[in-house]
This record gives sequence, C-alpha cells and structure tokens, in this order.
Amino acid sequence: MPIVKSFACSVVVGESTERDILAKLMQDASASHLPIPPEAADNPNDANEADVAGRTNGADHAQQGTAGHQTVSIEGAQGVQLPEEYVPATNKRNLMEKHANAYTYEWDGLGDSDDGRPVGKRQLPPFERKSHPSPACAHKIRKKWSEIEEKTLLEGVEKYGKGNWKDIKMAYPDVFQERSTIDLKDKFRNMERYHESA
DNA sequence: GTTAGGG
DNA sequence: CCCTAAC
Repeated sequence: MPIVKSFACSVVVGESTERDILAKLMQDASASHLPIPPEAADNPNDANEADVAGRTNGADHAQQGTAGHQTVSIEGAQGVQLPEEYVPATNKRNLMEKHANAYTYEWDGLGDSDDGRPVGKRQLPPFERKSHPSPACAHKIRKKWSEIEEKTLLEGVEKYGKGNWKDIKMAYPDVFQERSTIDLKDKFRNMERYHESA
C-alpha cells in the first residue's frame, strides 16, 4: 500500500506543504468511512504571522497572514489515536522518541518569539481539545520565508559567497535573527533545488 | 565550531 | 525543520 512517509510532522504557520497532501489523504480516508480526526475537527487557529523583517525595516510585509490551516497529525489521522499523555522535555529532544508519541514543550519566548507563537495556556475548558501544538511532534514551527529574507540570503551569498552562512547571518542580524545558519543553508539548497536551472 | 548532506 | 557526519 502506498504508505505516506514524509517527515511525520510539520507545523506550518503560513503555508501548507507536506501536510497538504496528507490532509487530502486524510480526507480521502474520512470520505470512505472514517470520521474526521479530532486533530482537524476543531482548531481555533490564530494564524498570526509576525512581520519577520517588518519590525525593523518595515519594507514589505504584506504577503503574509494567509494562514488558516488545520494542524493535523498524520500518524493519528490514520486512526492511531495518540495518547493524551505527553512527556514535556527540557529543551531538546535529541534522542527522544521523536518517532513515537514524544512531545516537547514549546519554547515560549525563550530564544525565539518569531510570530509570537500562542503556546500560552489559555483558559481552555477541559472539554476543549488543544489540538494546536502538534501532538506527535513539536519542532520549531515552520516560519514563512519572506521575500526580503530570500533576497537577503541571495545578497549574502553573492557578497560573502555560498557556504559562509555564519558571516551572512551576522551580516544581516535583523533579517536572520530568527534564522539559523542551518536554515540559511537549507533555504538556499531548497531554492536551488526548486529552480533546478534558471 | 561550521558546513554539507540526508531524513 | 532536525540530526549526523565530515571539514
């Protein structure tokens, strides 16, 4: 059977990617006979996209705020109900059961208040189901790369050369404050892969 | 300590 | 995005 592998988790903030197809698959499953999973049944959804670079530059930050996606765990969407008990980790879940039902606590404004992730515990009644924080995985929340970020990245690569992500990041702290060198590298690679040849 | 590659 | 290996 065509098992959907993917990365097993991804909390999109302002864009849907892998979960999109997963959601479709889920719908297909639900359309057959399975009911809608609780994860996608309800979702207050805040969809707040903080202007990554608009805080300092204020150049252009009007291409965001188009969120409104359901946070659904593919693993649990298939029918494998995840337990309500999650083990709050310290900070990192290196060798933790990331593949299992492991759950790490969200870094609420510790090192990154990107879009002001509303992980704060609201006075949600016991009836409500906090389906927002992905149950199966709690990474760092995918941040929507703005045009300025991509442009700045290209600029840095053009200026400092590809591979010197550290220098690039230091060159534009305002833009890449919430981006790590790994992110820069990854983003650049993705861009190259996308273009393929242009 | 950083970077490159794979998941 | 996260983890691991190599430089």
